[in-house]
Amino acid sequence: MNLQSTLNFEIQKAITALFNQAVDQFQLQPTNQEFEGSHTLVCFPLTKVSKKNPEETAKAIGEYLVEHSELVSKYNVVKGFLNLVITDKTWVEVFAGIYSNKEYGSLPSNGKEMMVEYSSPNTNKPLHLGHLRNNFLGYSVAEIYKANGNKVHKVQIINDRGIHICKSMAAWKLYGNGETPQSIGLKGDKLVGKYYVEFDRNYKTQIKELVDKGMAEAEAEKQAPIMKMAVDMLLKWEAKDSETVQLWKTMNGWVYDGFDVTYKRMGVDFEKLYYESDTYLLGKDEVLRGVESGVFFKKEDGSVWVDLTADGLDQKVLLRSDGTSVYMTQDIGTAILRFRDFPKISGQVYTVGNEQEYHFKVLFLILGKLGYTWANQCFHLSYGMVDLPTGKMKSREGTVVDADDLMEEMVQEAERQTRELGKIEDHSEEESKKLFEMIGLGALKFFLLKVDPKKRMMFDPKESIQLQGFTGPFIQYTHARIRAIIRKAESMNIAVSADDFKMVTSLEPAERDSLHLLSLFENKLKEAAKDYSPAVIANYAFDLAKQYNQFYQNIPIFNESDPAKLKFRIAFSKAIADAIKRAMSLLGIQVPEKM
RNA sequence: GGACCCGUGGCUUAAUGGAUAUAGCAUCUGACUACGGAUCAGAAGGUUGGGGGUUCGACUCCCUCCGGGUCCA
Repeated sequence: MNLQSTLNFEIQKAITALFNQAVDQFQLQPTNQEFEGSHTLVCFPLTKVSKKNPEETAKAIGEYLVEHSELVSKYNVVKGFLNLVITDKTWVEVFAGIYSNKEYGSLPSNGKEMMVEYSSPNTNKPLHLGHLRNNFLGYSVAEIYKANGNKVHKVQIINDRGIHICKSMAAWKLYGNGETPQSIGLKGDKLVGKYYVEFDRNYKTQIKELVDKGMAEAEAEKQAPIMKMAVDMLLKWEAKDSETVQLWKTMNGWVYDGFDVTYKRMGVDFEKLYYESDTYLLGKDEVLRGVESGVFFKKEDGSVWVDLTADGLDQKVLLRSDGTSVYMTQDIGTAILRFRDFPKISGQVYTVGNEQEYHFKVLFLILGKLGYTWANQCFHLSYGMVDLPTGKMKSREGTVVDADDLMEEMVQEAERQTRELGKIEDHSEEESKKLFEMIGLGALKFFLLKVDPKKRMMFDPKESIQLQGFTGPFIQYTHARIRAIIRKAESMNIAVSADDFKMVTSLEPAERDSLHLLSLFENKLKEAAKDYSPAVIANYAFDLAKQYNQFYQNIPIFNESDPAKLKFRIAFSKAIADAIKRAMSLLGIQVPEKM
């Protein structure tokens, strides 16, 4: 039985019976700690229907529910708030449903499909802290949508062409001496990134030399030999010059090998990869079609524009006067391509930093103008920058935090901490390694996901890995402790079946609170999907852990003499542990049996 | 010039227009015959950046100003 929907239904019935009028929307919210009850009906908005003041309205509904509903045992009214007390019998039934539902924490298929794009790096440098937030967010939102019953396609578009990679190529050609990832034992993405930096260094030197000789700075930036070489390479690449294309393929290949290692450790995956080199020419036809149909217009110089002033934005160029496209053009083409590749998707989510908010606003408006009805089902999952306690992270200032390095540091810190705790002596070396990985990555992911995505945030490595507080490791630790209790029950040969605890007729307050929390999983799933926010799930996982600690501390499980209650409490512990595990998996975080 | 995002106790953070604004860290006071106490119980800490407005009710919506960040031209 689903408590929320049943209760909604009963309230619906009560209102209809009392006031001869159906109300389709009303607010049911969790009751404040200080009052008795678990569910609270906000009665202020109902006064229009009831023709009574809020308190009388609440009283009437409460009276009716206690009399007519099996669910409600008591009620109290504070101002216009009707607090409902659910019977213990109902709670036990609710729990029986949760306990027997192996899929608890995921909703049945709704037949919908959607696409989530995330990661989408450039291939000229390694992934950094910002990418971590991006990847974890995208992955988690995809998992949350899956749990809501959607079929989800995870994709990314790799920006594998353009001047940036040509810079790395030029520098490698000049100074690389044939280095390969194998020859110097460096991860491929790191090697290519190294030459990107090398380019920049030499470029700056060359500019300075030219300026010293009396050239204007802007001119020097164009005339620096290494820049000319990179630009030349880009032109050659576009002309499909075989030597250039070969070098491009080789160096990108190194990067992909490196990225694969990073993605694997992050624990993220993709169903399909799109490459900008395949898509950068798309969209032109669409734009020209738009000119014909009159949604775009041509200026005298031949360039094509869209006028968005009616939408509160500016005019935006889509094709330059020489006929070449801009980013927007290829994004139009790529979006359409994806809906052709996956005809059943109803929309797509773009996980991209908030500096691109304007871009996506424009993109979605244009797609709508071109007549694509799915345009309003596209969502820019925008997120803010990640700062470190030491200061801003910007590559230009040289304080960029490498994703691989950070993950490694977190895992090492997890190892140090866990060994100190000294509860894993019986683990094999391999098990221990897995555990450190789980904790280190769990700390990182949880910290990056617990904050509202659109907020700029500060990542504090020290705080993130604390075993106490609002952290991943705290939840992992709680989970491990619950599992220890379940192991103990097993060793005592206490077997639990769903029928046993149906004989339980009364509950402790801490049990009711925990059951209430447990019953909210579906609501949280829907809320998280609606807001595209893993933070909802992170908060929920934390609440579950905290709630269990309270329960555990106040109710001695194995001292219970009533066998039905004992079994109920063990089953209940297991259900909480499973819910924690499930919630954490939606964040891409694993939880250990022991730690 | 135009647009968007953020501003909540010392720090980090929550709140579909609803009750005395949620938690965590740090600080202080209690509880260890503990089933994994890195836990639990409690205290202290706030004009939700300022000022107006809408509403029975505003952290939330509208206007304006201030501060931080970003984008477009």
